[in-house]
Amino acid sequence: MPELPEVETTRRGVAAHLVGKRLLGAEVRNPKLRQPVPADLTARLAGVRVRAVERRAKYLLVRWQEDSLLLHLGMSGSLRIVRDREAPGRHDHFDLLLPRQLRLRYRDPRRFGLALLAGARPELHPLLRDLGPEPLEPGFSGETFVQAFRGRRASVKQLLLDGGIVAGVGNIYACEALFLARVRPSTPAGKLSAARCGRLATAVREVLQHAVDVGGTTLRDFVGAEGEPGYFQHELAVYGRAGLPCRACGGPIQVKRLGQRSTFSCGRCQR
DNA sequence: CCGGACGCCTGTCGGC
DNA sequence: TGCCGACAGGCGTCCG
Repeated sequence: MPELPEVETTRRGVAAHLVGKRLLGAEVRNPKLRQPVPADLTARLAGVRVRAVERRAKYLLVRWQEDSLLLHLGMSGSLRIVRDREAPGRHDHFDLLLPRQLRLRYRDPRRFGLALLAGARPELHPLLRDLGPEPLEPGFSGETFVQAFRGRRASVKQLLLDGGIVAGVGNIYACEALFLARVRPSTPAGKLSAARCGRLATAVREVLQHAVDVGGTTLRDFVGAEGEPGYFQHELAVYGRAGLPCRACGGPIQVKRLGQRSTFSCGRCQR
């Protein structure tokens, strides 16, 4: 579910309620996520003052002086600010307790997500250590792709999904960026010219920035921290549009499997 | 090192 | 109506 724009939308909504506040603890109802939620989560969180809520790739980091909480939303996760009295649903696995009878509620039906304590320097955590550059930060450019794609025979689509090359791009935005850049998803990455790498980097940045600006993509269940849906689904050019006319040339949008993921593209616009 | 397949888990949808 | 398979926004692991 959540890719960079959805996680960033969540981060902004969550940060407004957490930064500078003291946490009162946690209530864990089901610790079974990708890895078990730490059994001592309440003890570790109680009384700490949150300094920042950051995002790295699709991870969220709640940071305080001595430690940090690393959160991932998996395929189906969301975080919402709710009132104490609001009853949790079947898939609301834990809450962080906030002042003023508020809670940060973690929901994840498929439980592919994650909540781990990651220390005072979470950037050194194994899950974060080897990530590629943030596409919306300086330090990411066509040169990133030129170097990462060199000698690689895998498709450019598959490498776009590799967080070690560029952070935060998932299936939706990989398809959309390739369309914007007019690059065929199945092209072996190593065969892309520097010019096309440049176009692709620009497209990645543009599509992600635009999606952040409109609150992400809501296909079925994504909502931001205040429960609001995103709007980027109305602007998808190819993702989920198999058989529909390309918005640029009118030709049919195709869907193929590439690395076990559905890949949408326009056979005429993308070469 | 690289690329491909698989599994984790629940929900939904389409076809029969 | 019910059943069954395919598929879904991610990602770590295993194998050749």
